[in-house]
Amino acid sequence: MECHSKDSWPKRSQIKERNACRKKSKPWKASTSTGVSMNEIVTRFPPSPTGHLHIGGARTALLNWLYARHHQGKFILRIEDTDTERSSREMTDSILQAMDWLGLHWDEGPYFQSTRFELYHQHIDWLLEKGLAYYCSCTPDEVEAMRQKAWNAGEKPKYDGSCRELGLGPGPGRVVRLKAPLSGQTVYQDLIKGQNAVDNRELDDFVLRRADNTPTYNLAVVVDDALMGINTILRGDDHISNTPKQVLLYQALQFERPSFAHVPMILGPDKKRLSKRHGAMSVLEYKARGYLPGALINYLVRLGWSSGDQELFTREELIEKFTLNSMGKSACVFNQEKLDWVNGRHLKQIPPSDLAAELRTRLRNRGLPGVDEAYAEKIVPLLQPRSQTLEQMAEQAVFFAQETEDIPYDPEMLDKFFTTELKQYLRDLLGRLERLQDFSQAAQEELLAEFLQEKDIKFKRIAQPIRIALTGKKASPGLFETMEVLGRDRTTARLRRALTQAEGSGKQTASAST
RNA sequence: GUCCCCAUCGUCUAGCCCGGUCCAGGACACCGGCCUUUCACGCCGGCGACGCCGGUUCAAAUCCGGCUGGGGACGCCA
Repeated sequence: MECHSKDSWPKRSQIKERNACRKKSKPWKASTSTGVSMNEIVTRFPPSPTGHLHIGGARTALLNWLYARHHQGKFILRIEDTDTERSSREMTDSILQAMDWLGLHWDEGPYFQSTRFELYHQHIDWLLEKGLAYYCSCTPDEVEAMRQKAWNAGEKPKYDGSCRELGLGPGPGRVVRLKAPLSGQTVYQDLIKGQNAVDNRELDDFVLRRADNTPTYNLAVVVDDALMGINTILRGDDHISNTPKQVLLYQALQFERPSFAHVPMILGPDKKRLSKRHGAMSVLEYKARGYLPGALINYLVRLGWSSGDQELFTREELIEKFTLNSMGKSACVFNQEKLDWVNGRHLKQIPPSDLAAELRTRLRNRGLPGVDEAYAEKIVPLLQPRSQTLEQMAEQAVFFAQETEDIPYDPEMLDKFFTTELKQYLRDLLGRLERLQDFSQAAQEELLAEFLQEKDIKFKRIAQPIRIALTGKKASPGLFETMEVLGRDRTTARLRRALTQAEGSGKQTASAST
């Protein structure tokens, strides 16, 4: 407790001052922390650094961010690393990196729970002092037996309260449990699901402090959320059954209760909770695969949320339109195809100059370094309509980047398209292209039209052979735009080489067919 | 097993709160067509859903109940 005064415990009334004090001594982000209004919405995203930021977590973060932004509130990032065994610095970095890439910038934090243990202990001690919590000496095995017993009796598995009235003091192997109410109901209002009430008999005296002297999740979240002034807890509905416990803690600690909003979860195609089994679920993996942050956000927000019939949104539109009223209640299935489509649509909207660097990097990763900025910028617009991801774009840009002698020609294709007659045409055309003054699309088209008329053939006949010569593939962007971007040198060199290759491999077939 | 949450096309959803305008609208995917130098893009069209049973009502996707189905939680994980 950085700024805590010596006298131990915290009257609730001191909390405001404590917060004020924190702000002074730790100006995480001084600019936004000032001039805060009383009703300001404060949300948070509390990832546990035990893995990469995955799709599900990203959506939770996104929703919290959007909600805060929409209401001009504050979005706090808190790293829940109380599980020192499974938490790691690498994962923390990875999560921050993913958040940053998605553009989900936080106003405060990141706070680390591992640096706040003393705070949690003060609150636990206070509960102990007030008789709202107690020491328990039951071993994990004994508790397990109690659960088993309850299960067998057709009841909800829970701790039976053996130590509740024993008045035990601290000791090795002892945990601290909350003295939860034995009857009545715990009721709370959910911004999305409406009112929820749970019979207190369903709840048990859950652990607040473990035998190893570390605080548990439920205790730490409540203390942090309350002290950080978080007033809107927006999270996955897998937390619904935790909520009554936390409400109990808010009450016991005399904290003001926040609003809860439980959003439906994202399911895999098998309708099971999203997990590693479902493939690449890490946000950074999507980045690597060529998805755009704006598109991912667009897709993610549409999972459970909608605004009329609109499918595509800019970041600004989302901030403007996002409300919890239009949030659905039921779980939804993650659909890769739709994401691809959304990504494709976003991709087409981006100015080519913004994509050029990305394309160059991805080409370089494929061992094709020979594409400069200007060339890349010309390639991009040809590929934008044909790509759903940046990787697809790079994939299709390969022939632009390859050296002429590296363009692979499939002998079968050469045989099929480079007949003797066609070769004659192509040789003729090659000469004309070499002499063409202005190597622009328009000039090429004009030249071609003349040529076709002269030879009295249809464009269809020579289009595919040319395409194969230039790209090595049977699918590519339009011929003229491709030639213009490739430039005269590459275009003519490739035609020449294809002709030569066809001479070698296609000979027999060509002569045989004549 | 117990508790909680949820329920419109294969998927994401609009409509449901404030019953009639819904023989249910949009999007992805799929199928067909148009455009066309290939592949895409784009455009047009098609396929396709109110889980079931009761109740309330002149009238129910919309309100109520039950059932079924799906999901989640039941940790000294978060």
